[in-house]
Amino acid sequence: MTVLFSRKCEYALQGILYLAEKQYMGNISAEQIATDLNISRDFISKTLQSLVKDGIIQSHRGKSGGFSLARDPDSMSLLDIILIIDGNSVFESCVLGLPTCSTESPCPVHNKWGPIREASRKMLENTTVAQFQPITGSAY
Amino acid sequence: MTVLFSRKCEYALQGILYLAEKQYMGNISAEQIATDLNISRDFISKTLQSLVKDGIIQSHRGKSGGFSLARDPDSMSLLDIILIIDGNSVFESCVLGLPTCSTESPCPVHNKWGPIREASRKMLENTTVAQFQPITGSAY
DNA sequence: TTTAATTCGGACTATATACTCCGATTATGA
DNA sequence: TCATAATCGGAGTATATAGTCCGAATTAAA
Repeated sequence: MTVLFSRKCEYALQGILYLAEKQYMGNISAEQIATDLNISRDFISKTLQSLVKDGIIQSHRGKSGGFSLARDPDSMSLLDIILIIDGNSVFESCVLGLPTCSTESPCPVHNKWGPIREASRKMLENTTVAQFQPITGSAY
Repeated sequence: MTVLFSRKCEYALQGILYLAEKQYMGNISAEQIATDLNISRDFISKTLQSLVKDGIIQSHRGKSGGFSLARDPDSMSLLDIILIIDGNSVFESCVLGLPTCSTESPCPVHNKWGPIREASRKMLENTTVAQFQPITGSAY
Protein backbone atom coordinates (compact mmCIF):
# COMPACT_ATOMS: atom_id res chain seq x y z
CA MET A 1 0.00 0.00 0.00
CA THR A 2 1.26 3.44 -0.86
CA VAL A 3 1.68 5.94 1.91
CA LEU A 4 1.12 9.27 0.30
CA PHE A 5 2.18 9.16 -3.31
CA SER A 6 1.46 6.58 -5.98
CA ARG A 7 3.94 3.79 -6.51
CA LYS A 8 4.84 5.27 -9.86
CA CYS A 9 5.65 8.54 -8.13
CA GLU A 10 7.73 6.81 -5.47
CA TYR A 11 9.77 5.01 -8.12
CA ALA A 12 10.18 8.23 -10.07
CA LEU A 13 11.55 10.01 -7.00
CA GLN A 14 13.90 7.14 -6.28
CA GLY A 15 15.06 7.09 -9.89
CA ILE A 16 15.68 10.82 -10.08
CA LEU A 17 17.55 10.92 -6.78
CA TYR A 18 19.64 8.04 -8.05
CA LEU A 19 20.36 9.75 -11.37
CA ALA A 20 21.33 12.92 -9.53
CA GLU A 21 23.83 10.96 -7.51
CA LYS A 22 25.32 9.32 -10.61
CA GLN A 23 25.07 12.43 -12.71
CA TYR A 24 28.78 12.59 -13.51
CA MET A 25 28.64 9.12 -15.04
CA GLY A 26 26.55 10.12 -18.04
CA ASN A 27 23.95 7.72 -19.38
CA ILE A 28 22.88 4.94 -17.09
CA SER A 29 20.96 1.96 -18.40
CA ALA A 30 17.59 0.89 -17.06
CA GLU A 31 19.24 -2.43 -16.29
CA GLN A 32 21.78 -0.76 -14.03
CA ILE A 33 19.20 1.42 -12.27
CA ALA A 34 16.89 -1.52 -11.71
CA THR A 35 19.67 -3.54 -10.14
CA ASP A 36 20.84 -0.77 -7.84
CA LEU A 37 17.34 0.23 -6.72
CA ASN A 38 16.06 -3.34 -6.61
CA ILE A 39 13.10 -2.62 -8.86
CA SER A 40 11.91 -4.58 -11.90
CA ARG A 41 13.78 -3.39 -14.98
CA ASP A 42 10.67 -3.25 -17.14
CA PHE A 43 8.77 -1.19 -14.64
CA ILE A 44 11.43 1.40 -13.80
CA SER A 45 11.98 1.61 -17.53
CA LYS A 46 8.34 2.50 -18.15
CA THR A 47 8.35 5.00 -15.33
CA LEU A 48 11.50 6.70 -16.60
CA GLN A 49 10.10 6.79 -20.12
CA SER A 50 7.16 8.83 -18.96
CA LEU A 51 9.51 11.17 -17.13
CA VAL A 52 11.32 11.67 -20.43
CA LYS A 53 8.03 12.80 -21.98
CA ASP A 54 7.60 15.18 -19.07
CA GLY A 55 11.02 16.68 -19.78
CA ILE A 56 12.50 15.82 -16.40
CA ILE A 57 15.06 13.34 -17.65
CA GLN A 58 16.74 12.53 -20.95
CA SER A 59 17.13 9.21 -22.68
CA HIS A 60 19.49 7.92 -25.35
CA ARG A 61 18.88 4.76 -27.31
CA GLY A 62 21.37 2.30 -28.63
CA LYS A 63 24.67 1.10 -27.33
CA SER A 64 25.97 2.98 -24.29
CA GLY A 65 22.58 4.68 -24.13
CA GLY A 66 20.52 5.12 -21.01
CA PHE A 67 18.95 7.79 -18.84
CA SER A 68 20.29 11.02 -17.38
CA LEU A 69 18.87 14.17 -15.77
CA ALA A 70 17.54 16.77 -18.20
CA ARG A 71 17.58 19.68 -15.76
CA ASP A 72 19.88 21.11 -13.16
CA PRO A 73 19.17 19.20 -9.95
CA ASP A 74 19.39 22.52 -8.14
CA SER A 75 16.29 23.76 -9.92
CA MET A 76 14.30 20.57 -9.48
CA SER A 77 12.21 20.35 -6.33
CA LEU A 78 10.58 17.18 -5.07
CA LEU A 79 7.27 18.98 -5.46
CA ASP A 80 7.90 19.47 -9.20
CA ILE A 81 8.16 15.74 -9.67
CA ILE A 82 5.16 14.93 -7.49
CA LEU A 83 2.93 17.45 -9.26
CA ILE A 84 3.87 16.05 -12.67
CA ILE A 85 3.10 12.48 -11.75
CA ASP A 86 0.36 12.54 -9.11
CA GLY A 87 -1.02 16.01 -9.69
CA ASN A 88 -1.97 18.29 -6.81
CA SER A 89 -4.89 16.30 -5.45
CA VAL A 90 -2.84 15.39 -2.38
CA PHE A 91 -2.68 19.04 -1.49
CA GLU A 92 -6.18 20.07 -2.49
CA SER A 93 -8.70 17.30 -2.00
CA CYS A 94 -10.71 16.78 1.16
CA VAL A 95 -9.08 14.43 3.64
CA LEU A 96 -12.40 12.75 4.32
CA GLY A 97 -13.15 12.45 0.61
CA LEU A 98 -16.20 14.67 0.83
CA PRO A 99 -16.89 15.92 -2.68
CA THR A 100 -18.51 19.15 -1.51
CA CYS A 101 -15.74 20.16 0.89
CA SER A 102 -13.84 23.30 -0.04
CA THR A 103 -12.29 26.35 1.58
CA GLU A 104 -15.65 28.13 1.41
CA SER A 105 -17.61 25.23 2.82
CA PRO A 106 -15.04 23.26 4.83
CA CYS A 107 -15.68 19.84 6.31
CA PRO A 108 -14.97 19.30 10.03
CA VAL A 109 -11.38 18.30 9.45
CA HIS A 110 -10.55 20.73 6.67
CA ASN A 111 -9.34 23.66 8.75
CA LYS A 112 -7.36 21.52 11.13
CA TRP A 113 -5.63 19.88 8.23
CA GLY A 114 -4.79 23.08 6.38
CA PRO A 115 -1.56 24.04 8.21
CA ILE A 116 -0.14 20.53 7.96
CA ARG A 117 -0.92 20.37 4.29
CA GLU A 118 0.80 23.70 3.77
CA ALA A 119 3.85 22.67 5.76
CA SER A 120 4.34 19.51 3.74
CA ARG A 121 3.87 21.35 0.48
CA LYS A 122 6.44 23.96 1.47
CA MET A 123 8.91 21.32 2.58
CA LEU A 124 8.65 19.49 -0.72
CA GLU A 125 8.85 22.75 -2.63
CA ASN A 126 11.98 23.90 -0.83
CA THR A 127 13.76 20.58 -1.06
CA THR A 128 15.68 20.18 -4.28
CA VAL A 129 16.98 17.02 -5.82
CA ALA A 130 20.53 18.36 -5.53
CA GLN A 131 20.37 18.57 -1.74
CA PHE A 132 20.61 14.85 -1.40
CA GLN A 133 23.95 14.11 -3.02
CA PRO A 134 25.74 12.00 -2.22
CA ILE A 135 23.26 9.48 -0.95
CA THR A 136 25.24 6.33 -1.50
CA GLY A 137 25.41 4.35 1.68
CA SER A 138 22.01 5.54 2.85
CA ALA A 139 18.80 3.60 2.51
CA TYR A 140 19.55 2.56 -1.06
CA MET B 1 -8.16 8.56 -6.09
CA THR B 2 -7.75 8.66 -2.37
CA VAL B 3 -5.75 11.45 -0.83
CA LEU B 4 -4.32 10.00 2.32
CA PHE B 5 -6.62 7.35 3.69
CA SER B 6 -8.36 4.49 1.92
CA ARG B 7 -11.85 5.05 0.62
CA LYS B 8 -13.18 2.65 3.21
CA CYS B 9 -11.55 4.77 5.90
CA GLU B 10 -12.96 7.99 4.46
CA TYR B 11 -16.46 6.52 4.44
CA ALA B 12 -16.01 5.23 7.96
CA LEU B 13 -15.00 8.69 9.20
CA GLN B 14 -17.93 10.27 7.41
CA GLY B 15 -20.30 7.69 8.84
CA ILE B 16 -19.08 8.05 12.38
CA LEU B 17 -19.18 11.84 12.27
CA TYR B 18 -22.69 11.56 10.93
CA LEU B 19 -23.74 9.12 13.64
CA ALA B 20 -22.26 11.40 16.29
CA GLU B 21 -24.37 14.24 14.98
CA LYS B 22 -27.55 12.16 15.00
CA GLN B 23 -26.69 10.39 18.22
CA TYR B 24 -29.82 11.51 20.05
CA MET B 25 -32.01 9.88 17.39
CA GLY B 26 -31.07 6.31 18.29
CA ASN B 27 -30.73 3.74 15.51
CA ILE B 28 -30.32 5.06 12.02
CA SER B 29 -30.77 2.79 9.01
CA ALA B 30 -28.11 2.28 6.39
CA GLU B 31 -30.66 3.55 3.90
CA GLN B 32 -30.95 6.85 5.73
CA ILE B 33 -27.21 7.27 6.15
CA ALA B 34 -26.58 6.47 2.50
CA THR B 35 -29.10 9.06 1.39
CA ASP B 36 -27.76 11.80 3.65
CA LEU B 37 -24.10 11.15 2.82
CA ASN B 38 -24.77 10.40 -0.84
CA ILE B 39 -23.01 7.02 -0.74
CA SER B 40 -24.21 3.68 -2.05
CA ARG B 41 -26.34 1.96 0.58
CA ASP B 42 -24.72 -1.42 0.08
CA PHE B 43 -21.24 -0.05 0.44
CA ILE B 44 -21.73 2.14 3.51
CA SER B 45 -23.58 -0.82 4.97
CA LYS B 46 -20.57 -3.08 4.49
CA THR B 47 -18.24 -0.46 5.88
CA LEU B 48 -20.38 0.07 8.95
CA GLN B 49 -20.67 -3.68 9.47
CA SER B 50 -16.91 -3.98 9.77
CA LEU B 51 -16.90 -1.08 12.24
CA VAL B 52 -19.39 -3.05 14.31
CA LYS B 53 -16.90 -5.93 14.42
CA ASP B 54 -14.26 -3.45 15.53
CA GLY B 55 -16.54 -2.33 18.37
CA ILE B 56 -16.73 1.29 17.27
CA ILE B 57 -20.41 1.29 16.45
CA GLN B 58 -23.44 -0.83 17.32
CA SER B 59 -26.03 -2.35 15.04
CA HIS B 60 -29.56 -3.64 15.58
CA ARG B 61 -31.39 -5.82 13.12
CA GLY B 62 -35.05 -5.90 12.34
CA LYS B 63 -37.69 -3.23 12.24
CA SER B 64 -36.56 0.14 13.61
CA GLY B 65 -33.04 -1.25 13.63
CA GLY B 66 -29.97 0.50 12.32
CA PHE B 67 -26.59 1.79 13.45
CA SER B 68 -25.49 3.92 16.40
CA LEU B 69 -22.25 4.82 18.16
CA ALA B 70 -20.92 2.21 20.58
CA ARG B 71 -18.59 4.52 22.46
CA ASP B 72 -18.64 7.98 23.90
CA PRO B 73 -17.72 10.35 21.05
CA ASP B 74 -15.57 12.23 23.55
CA SER B 75 -13.28 9.25 23.91
CA MET B 76 -13.06 8.48 20.20
CA SER B 77 -10.27 10.21 18.31
CA LEU B 78 -10.02 10.34 14.56
CA LEU B 79 -6.73 8.50 14.93
CA ASP B 80 -8.48 5.59 16.66
CA ILE B 81 -10.65 5.06 13.61
CA ILE B 82 -7.84 5.47 11.11
CA LEU B 83 -5.60 3.00 12.93
CA ILE B 84 -8.35 0.40 13.04
CA ILE B 85 -9.11 0.60 9.34
CA ASP B 86 -5.89 1.58 7.58
CA GLY B 87 -3.35 0.64 10.23
CA ASN B 88 -0.40 2.85 11.03
CA SER B 89 1.50 2.51 7.77
CA VAL B 90 0.67 6.13 6.92
CA PHE B 91 2.66 7.21 9.94
CA GLU B 92 5.48 4.71 9.71
CA SER B 93 6.32 3.78 6.15
CA CYS B 94 8.91 5.55 4.03
CA VAL B 95 7.50 8.37 1.93
CA LEU B 96 9.53 7.24 -1.05
CA GLY B 97 8.49 3.63 -0.56
CA LEU B 98 12.05 2.47 0.10
CA PRO B 99 11.80 -0.84 1.91
CA THR B 100 15.09 -0.39 3.75
CA CYS B 101 14.35 3.10 5.07
CA SER B 102 14.03 3.42 8.83
CA THR B 103 14.96 5.77 11.64
CA GLU B 104 18.37 4.10 11.92
CA SER B 105 19.04 4.21 8.19
CA PRO B 106 16.88 7.07 6.94
CA CYS B 107 16.30 7.85 3.27
CA PRO B 108 16.97 11.41 2.05
CA VAL B 109 13.43 12.58 2.78
CA HIS B 110 12.88 10.69 6.01
CA ASN B 111 14.16 13.27 8.47
CA LYS B 112 12.51 16.19 6.71
CA TRP B 113 9.23 14.37 6.78
CA GLY B 114 9.35 13.34 10.41
CA PRO B 115 8.04 16.53 12.03
CA ILE B 116 5.14 16.80 9.60
CA ARG B 117 4.21 13.20 10.16
CA GLU B 118 4.27 13.77 13.91
CA ALA B 119 2.16 16.90 13.67
CA SER B 120 -0.54 15.18 11.65
CA ARG B 121 -0.58 12.23 13.99
CA LYS B 122 -0.94 14.49 17.02
CA MET B 123 -3.69 16.48 15.37
CA LEU B 124 -5.68 13.35 14.58
CA GLU B 125 -5.03 11.98 18.04
CA ASN B 126 -6.20 15.13 19.78
CA THR B 127 -9.28 15.58 17.65
CA THR B 128 -12.25 13.67 18.96
CA VAL B 129 -15.41 12.77 17.14
CA ALA B 130 -17.42 14.81 19.64
CA GLN B 131 -15.69 18.05 18.71
CA PHE B 132 -17.53 18.27 15.44
CA GLN B 133 -21.15 18.39 16.58
CA PRO B 134 -23.26 19.85 15.19
CA ILE B 135 -22.00 19.63 11.66
CA THR B 136 -25.27 19.89 9.81
CA GLY B 137 -25.06 22.63 7.25
CA SER B 138 -21.38 22.06 6.65
CA ALA B 139 -19.94 20.12 3.78
CA TYR B 140 -22.44 17.31 4.16
C1' DT C 1 28.43 -3.11 -42.48
C1' DT C 2 27.39 -6.02 -38.96
C1' DT C 3 26.67 -6.93 -34.16
C1' DA C 4 25.39 -5.94 -29.68
C1' DA C 5 23.24 -2.98 -26.41
C1' DT C 6 19.84 -0.19 -25.40
C1' DT C 7 15.31 2.58 -25.28
C1' DC C 8 10.58 2.66 -27.06
C1' DG C 9 5.90 1.33 -27.31
C1' DG C 10 2.03 -1.48 -27.30
C1' DA C 11 -0.41 -5.14 -25.51
C1' DC C 12 -0.93 -8.13 -22.08
C1' DT C 13 -1.58 -10.11 -17.06
C1' DA C 14 -2.00 -9.72 -11.94
C1' DT C 15 -3.64 -7.79 -7.90
C1' DA C 16 -5.85 -4.90 -4.71
C1' DT C 17 -9.50 -1.98 -3.91
C1' DA C 18 -13.96 -0.46 -4.63
C1' DC C 19 -18.46 -1.52 -5.16
C1' DT C 20 -22.94 -4.46 -6.08
C1' DC C 21 -26.31 -8.10 -5.57
C1' DC C 22 -29.23 -10.87 -3.15
C1' DG C 23 -30.89 -14.30 -0.10
C1' DA C 24 -30.83 -15.50 4.93
C1' DT C 25 -31.56 -13.90 9.37
C1' DT C 26 -33.48 -11.16 12.91
C1' DA C 27 -36.54 -8.13 15.27
C1' DT C 28 -40.74 -5.14 15.76
C1' DG C 29 -45.25 -4.18 16.02
C1' DA C 30 -49.98 -4.60 14.28
C1' DT D 1 -48.70 -14.99 14.10
C1' DC D 2 -47.73 -12.53 10.11
C1' DA D 3 -45.96 -8.73 7.40
C1' DT D 4 -42.48 -5.57 7.21
C1' DA D 5 -38.12 -3.44 7.86
C1' DA D 6 -33.79 -3.84 8.79
C1' DT D 7 -28.80 -5.93 9.26
C1' DC D 8 -25.75 -9.82 8.00
C1' DG D 9 -22.81 -12.33 5.12
C1' DG D 10 -21.06 -14.39 1.17
C1' DA D 11 -20.16 -14.23 -3.44
C1' DG D 12 -19.75 -11.83 -7.27
C1' DT D 13 -18.34 -7.73 -10.70
C1' DA D 14 -15.80 -3.39 -12.03
C1' DT D 15 -12.03 -0.53 -12.16
C1' DA D 16 -7.61 1.38 -11.35
C1' DT D 17 -3.06 0.51 -10.44
C1' DA D 18 0.88 -2.23 -10.66
C1' DG D 19 3.76 -4.92 -13.15
C1' DT D 20 5.39 -8.09 -17.28
C1' DC D 21 6.56 -9.41 -21.97
C1' DC D 22 8.43 -8.90 -26.22
C1' DG D 23 9.41 -7.20 -30.69
C1' DA D 24 10.75 -2.94 -33.26
C1' DA D 25 13.60 1.04 -33.62
C1' DT D 26 17.86 3.15 -32.71
C1' DT D 27 22.64 3.91 -31.85
C1' DA D 28 27.67 3.01 -30.98
C1' DA D 29 31.47 0.62 -31.81
C1' DA D 30 34.02 -3.33 -33.67
